[in-house]
Amino acid sequence: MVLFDRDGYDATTVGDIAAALGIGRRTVFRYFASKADIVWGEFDAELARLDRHLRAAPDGEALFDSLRQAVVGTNHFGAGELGELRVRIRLIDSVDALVAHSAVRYGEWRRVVAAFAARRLGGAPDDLPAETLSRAALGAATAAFTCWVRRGDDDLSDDLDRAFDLLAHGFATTDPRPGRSGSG
Amino acid sequence: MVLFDRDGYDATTVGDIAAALGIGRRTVFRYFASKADIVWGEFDAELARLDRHLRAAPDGEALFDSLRQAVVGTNHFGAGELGELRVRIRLIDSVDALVAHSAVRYGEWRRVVAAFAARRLGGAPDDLPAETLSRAALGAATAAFTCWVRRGDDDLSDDLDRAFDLLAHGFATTDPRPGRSGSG
DNA sequence: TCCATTTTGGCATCGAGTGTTATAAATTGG
DNA sequence: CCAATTTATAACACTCGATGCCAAAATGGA
Repeated sequence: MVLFDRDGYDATTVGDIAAALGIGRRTVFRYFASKADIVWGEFDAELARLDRHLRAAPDGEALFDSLRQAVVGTNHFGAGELGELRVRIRLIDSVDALVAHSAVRYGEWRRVVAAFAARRLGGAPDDLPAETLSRAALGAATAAFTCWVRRGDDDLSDDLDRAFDLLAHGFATTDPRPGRSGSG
Repeated sequence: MVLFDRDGYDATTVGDIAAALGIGRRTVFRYFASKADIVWGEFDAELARLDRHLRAAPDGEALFDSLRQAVVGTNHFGAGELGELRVRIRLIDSVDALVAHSAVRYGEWRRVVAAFAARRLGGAPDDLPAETLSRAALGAATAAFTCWVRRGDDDLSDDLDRAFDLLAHGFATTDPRPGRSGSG
């Protein structure tokens, strides 16, 4: 939304938006479940795409490779969408109300990933392995998005790949002092 | 809060709480910044403890070992506190309003961890490595808490350790088919 | 054109959160 | 022990997001 970007999210009331669109305030809440969801756009569709990617992944492929490819694959955006995406993400992780709401949306994302992990690992989606994997993957993805937005014009896929690499190799070896491997 | 547990978070208004405490509604908001913060208790103090742990970690210790020990170390609770803690965590990740608010609080947690990672890794706290590590660590910690609450009476430290192990070793090897290591 | 169905949006209400302000309580000073 | 000052309390009014209710407007047939 242009108004959010220009005047700030908190300063823009739902009434303002309704007025700008020439519709009733009440009608805004018919199209969007909440003020925050205006910023999130068609996240449901993206979730469905992620789910489709994960279900389509070849069974022989390693779990984490499938996941990374699904996440990177569902986040290819055309040049025309990038500007809007930047505004959205910047809002989502700078405005408190949106940071808060994001947890609910990201929870849906995690459920899709956890369900996939459970199918592959054999356990339940809410067992520790699937739960940890989905949450860590979410962390990697959001880290990539955040960093991408912060520094001007790099490649989003690149950041996603680098973040997922960190997860793939494990943090026991993430250390400036080479040679150590986590048995101190 | 006992009222939240008994009547539900949403069904309990701040007015109800004020009445139950025999104080004014406005006064509740002097003690707590928001309704959600009533559930979070003295999270600031826990953050400070985490920060102290991380700053006290020996410099020779591997980054991830320090982190795990700080997280596990700041989450040892006496038997008397466990019941209350369970209620809080169950509320925090089942009630939407609290899930939402948790993102803001967890953001503060992440900043502490990212600052530590940046000190060790040499980069900035908002560079991709520190950002990814802090978010993944948060994911592991919350996964452990969630699983611990879900299944009755296991050891929390145990769950934390298992979740951090998953992160430490990396997810490339997290696969039911042994022998694969993520190059497929 | 008339009727039925859906969409819209006005109105009222609830609850969280905040600024203002009067009052009660505690503290300080004489 | 009382007066003056400061601080904690809470009543009041208000904003804004969100929701229920219902009447008016648009849509779509027959």
